[in-house]
Amino acid sequence: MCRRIAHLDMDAFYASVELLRYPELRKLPVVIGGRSDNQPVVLKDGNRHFTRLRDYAGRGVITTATYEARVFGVSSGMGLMKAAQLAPNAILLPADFQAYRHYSRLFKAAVADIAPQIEDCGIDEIYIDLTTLPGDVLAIAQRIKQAVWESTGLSCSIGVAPNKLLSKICSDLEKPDGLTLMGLADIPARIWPLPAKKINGIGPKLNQKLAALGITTIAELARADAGHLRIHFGQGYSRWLKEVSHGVDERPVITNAEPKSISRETTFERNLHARHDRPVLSEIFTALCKDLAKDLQRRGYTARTIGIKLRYEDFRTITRDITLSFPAGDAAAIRRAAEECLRRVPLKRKLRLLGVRASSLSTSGISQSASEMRQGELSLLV
DNA sequence: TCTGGGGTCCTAGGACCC
DNA sequence: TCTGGGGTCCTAGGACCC
Repeated sequence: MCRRIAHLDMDAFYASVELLRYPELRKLPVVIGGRSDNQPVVLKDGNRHFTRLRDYAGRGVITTATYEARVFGVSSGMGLMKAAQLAPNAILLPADFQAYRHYSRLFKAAVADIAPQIEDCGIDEIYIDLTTLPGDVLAIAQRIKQAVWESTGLSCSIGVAPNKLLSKICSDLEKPDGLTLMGLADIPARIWPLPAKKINGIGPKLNQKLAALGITTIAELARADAGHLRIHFGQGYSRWLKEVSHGVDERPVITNAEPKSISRETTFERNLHARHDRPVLSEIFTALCKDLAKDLQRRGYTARTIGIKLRYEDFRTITRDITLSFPAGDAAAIRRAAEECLRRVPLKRKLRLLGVRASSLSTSGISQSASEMRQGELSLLV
């Protein structure tokens, strides 16, 4: 039986939420990112003064850019200092995750009213299984778009296809405010001409390896010799490449996923030395542990494995973790375990990032109500 | 002027047990 | 003294995604 899977992606989500708050920025290039101290300032005449990209100095990357800003060549993940060269006059706003989570809950609740089989994949996108829903798919997808708009004032793009792989590609084809339906028969015309990196799972590294073999489009991947791929990518990987190039993907829509790990990390404003900057480093370390413990407790989890993450000034990243005989939940226990990990790490070079991670999670029992709630409302929570 | 913060999944080696 | 597989757990790193 052919499934009907929708992928819904909010259009430039963070930036669009900001535009609800600051309508005067509509049609202007706006990027979200950087530290939270560059909030707009309200002037005496009641107008707001916004930070321009060219006025920003420091670390940070773009999390989202409006389509007007993307015209200048800036995109998510790009360093702000580099982006400032491309679009110096773009408006820069700090991220406000509380607001984004609020709108995330709103749009997911609106979708769930129409189609309850939802897989959460982050704050601004979901998969929806429409297979068992009666009625015309196009009409259902239009209703969903309308409901998202009415509940949030935000637009989204939806792709509907026989599986997650294709619906994900599909939702991107007519962005923003797109609605794209596709069947297996459309693969040669609509999927094969696309670059291989459009496939969810083919990132920069794999893409480069493929390019070195002369494979840049999905069509070329579909045509590639299976034995040749196996030599370069191994049995499992090459089989997966062949499958996705033909639009094959059997992954189910997961409606009740539990978290595998919870973490906190921070990049310092300037690089810090383990000995020389010990007091400030120690303070940050404690704060991360406390923050992590609070999150674990709020969500009703304890962790049997605690780990740390260090990034040196040369961007080399290492991790260490330790598995305890009893689950930990409070800040002190987390900090003790994390300190244990820290002892196994070379600290001669300066650091730019420190992180703490909890994994091997189990529901703590103390917050049983929280875990019961999760069963019912998971898809609505971010 | 380089490169955020939150995740998931996979691989691979070693320990340990049967 | 050498010889097995199979399974699970732990640890570290890396690719990838939003």
